[in-house]
Amino acid sequence: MSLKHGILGLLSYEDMTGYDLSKYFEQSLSFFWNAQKSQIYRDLKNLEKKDLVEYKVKHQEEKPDKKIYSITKKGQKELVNWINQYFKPDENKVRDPFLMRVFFSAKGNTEKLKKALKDYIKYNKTYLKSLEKVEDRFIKDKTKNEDNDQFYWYMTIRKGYYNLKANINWAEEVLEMMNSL
Amino acid sequence: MSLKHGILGLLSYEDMTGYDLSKYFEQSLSFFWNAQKSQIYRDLKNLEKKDLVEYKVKHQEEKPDKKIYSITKKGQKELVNWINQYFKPDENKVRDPFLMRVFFSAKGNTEKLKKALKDYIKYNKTYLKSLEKVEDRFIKDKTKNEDNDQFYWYMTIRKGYYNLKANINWAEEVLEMMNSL
DNA sequence: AGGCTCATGTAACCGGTTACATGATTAT
DNA sequence: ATAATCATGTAACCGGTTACATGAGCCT
Repeated sequence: MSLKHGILGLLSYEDMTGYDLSKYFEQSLSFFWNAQKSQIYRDLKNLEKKDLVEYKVKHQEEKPDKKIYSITKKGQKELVNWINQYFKPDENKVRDPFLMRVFFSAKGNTEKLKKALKDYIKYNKTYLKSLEKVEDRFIKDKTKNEDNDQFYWYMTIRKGYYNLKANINWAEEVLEMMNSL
Repeated sequence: MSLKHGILGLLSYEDMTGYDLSKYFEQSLSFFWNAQKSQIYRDLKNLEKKDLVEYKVKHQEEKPDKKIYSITKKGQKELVNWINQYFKPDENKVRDPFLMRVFFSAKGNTEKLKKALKDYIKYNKTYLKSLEKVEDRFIKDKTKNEDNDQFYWYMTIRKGYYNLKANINWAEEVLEMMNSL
């Protein structure tokens, strides 16, 4: 559902190849969406069939040829349409294997859980640090307003921040409660 | 991956039908896992093929017959094994369509976004209230320790609490920033 | 009369994952 | 030498979603 629209969104900024798209997903969208290359290539084909994107082949010496994709007018309409749907409760479904394991933990190994919680905290703190660096750049940029992409990019970073903090605080609380028994 | 283990986990407490399982998923596990009935029935079949569960048919007068499933010894081993894997970073992948829409919001409708954020806050607050009621029951129960299921059930409720708070705080911050422009 | 609960499922589809494949260039 | 980067993909599989189907009894 959404990966296709993510591709349309990125193409609305800039024409690019499937390969470029996959790097953007990794670098900029990874904390709210992650995408496999193979899926991106497949979806690009599907989007092309529906005339939402088109491409031109660019021949390159000494490198493989590129397919440079761009969004069509139909694609732009579809994108705006999708964005404006915003919040749908039924899309708000969670799937958290770690939490499910914790739920059934009375049957598991306590020491392994403690170790996992420590790893989880470390993992989230590392992530948090990298987010804070990105955040700094945004805070210094005073040009942002709500007609500006930067404003919304910043807001998604803030969400990442709140989520990571929640993860860390929770895991620390669990560890404390386990140790105080 | 995990739904199968969720089924094994629930069956480790009590023998039950696919129908019962689907109610447990809705009522108790829904904030970290959600499952369709059709998938539960399909997975029960797969689990049976692998001898991880087995069932007995119970005939009922004036109601459809039941298949009462129970976990096998092999299934119990598999469950414990799975629980002890705990935290795997590569399972920690997020997919959040709402956040993706916010990311591309410069192309969307500001008023629609504000409305969506308010709906989102309301939705999360409603959820929070129902969690707090469940939480109360747990707090009054002093028998919980780390060998006890209740201890871990309570911990997963705490995670829900932290997540919902994060969602609400974030959305309120975004609304404030949008209004102060 | 219409909808909810109990109880089972099948079929088709969609979206995401994993593994495999190619091949040149550039950096360590 | 070997690993990484650029650039394309295919095939098989797995897991989750949606729609459809049946049928009795109970509640409003």
